[in-house]
Amino acid sequence: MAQKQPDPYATLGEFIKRQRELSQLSLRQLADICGISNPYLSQIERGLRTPSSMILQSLAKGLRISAETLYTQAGILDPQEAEESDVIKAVMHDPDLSARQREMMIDMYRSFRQVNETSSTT
Amino acid sequence: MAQKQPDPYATLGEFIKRQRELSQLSLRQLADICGISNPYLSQIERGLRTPSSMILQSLAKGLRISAETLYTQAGILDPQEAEESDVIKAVMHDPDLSARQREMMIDMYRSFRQVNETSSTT
DNA sequence: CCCATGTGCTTGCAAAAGTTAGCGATTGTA
DNA sequence: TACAATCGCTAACTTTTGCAAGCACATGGG
Repeated sequence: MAQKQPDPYATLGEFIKRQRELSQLSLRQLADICGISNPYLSQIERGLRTPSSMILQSLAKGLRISAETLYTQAGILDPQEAEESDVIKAVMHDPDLSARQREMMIDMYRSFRQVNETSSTT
Repeated sequence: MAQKQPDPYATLGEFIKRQRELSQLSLRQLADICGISNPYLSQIERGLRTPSSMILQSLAKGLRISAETLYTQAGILDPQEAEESDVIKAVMHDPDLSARQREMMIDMYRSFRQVNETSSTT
């Protein structure tokens, strides 16, 4: 599997800048589109500021990028989560379960999986 | 007042509070787990403050909730996105395409779909 | 009774986010 | 040459985030 390859754009700022340049937008242009000030965008790209959720959201829109991708790049969303099983994801996404209930269901699911694996390989 | 209320927890704060109570955690307990101050958590739950990405992230961890879910509840992540086709999602998630390229691919994909639909229904 | 402990909330305050005004450098054009 | 426009960046400012200290109320022992 992929063992942490050195991303060409290591930081969120570099990633945004790269995306902006791919879109052939100037700093001011993108800032205008996103409704933020150009110096602030400049600071974000250079890693001097950590944009809030709302700002990240509008940046994602302006760059036509999935907000999820941007969050993952920002290290805010866990990239591994995307590789979890569907069951676990579904459980994790269910807002009507308590943390404890989710934990139990996932524990059970995992132990089932383990049992199946060990018994099927014999 | 609230005109449209799709679910019992309309706001992010209410949602977090509800989750906390489902987990049988006091305000201080959850605050400690998440590494934030209890007054601040109180203010978040009452909708007086908009937590940053990092705070939201630690709240998700503390509540054993997918960060994505929290972001969606906060109205920061677009819930429709989850219902997009896999192709569109894949395109949207590709960090090596420019905004323009993504747009073109999606446009093309959509027009293909439309053509297929109208031709297959005859 | 008093004291301790747990609950959530209010109050300033330091630090960070985000803005407006303006700088120097570059480019094109008259 | 000069002027205008655009580029990204700096500086100073306002607004918001997030925290430490402490308040008021409730419960439960001694």
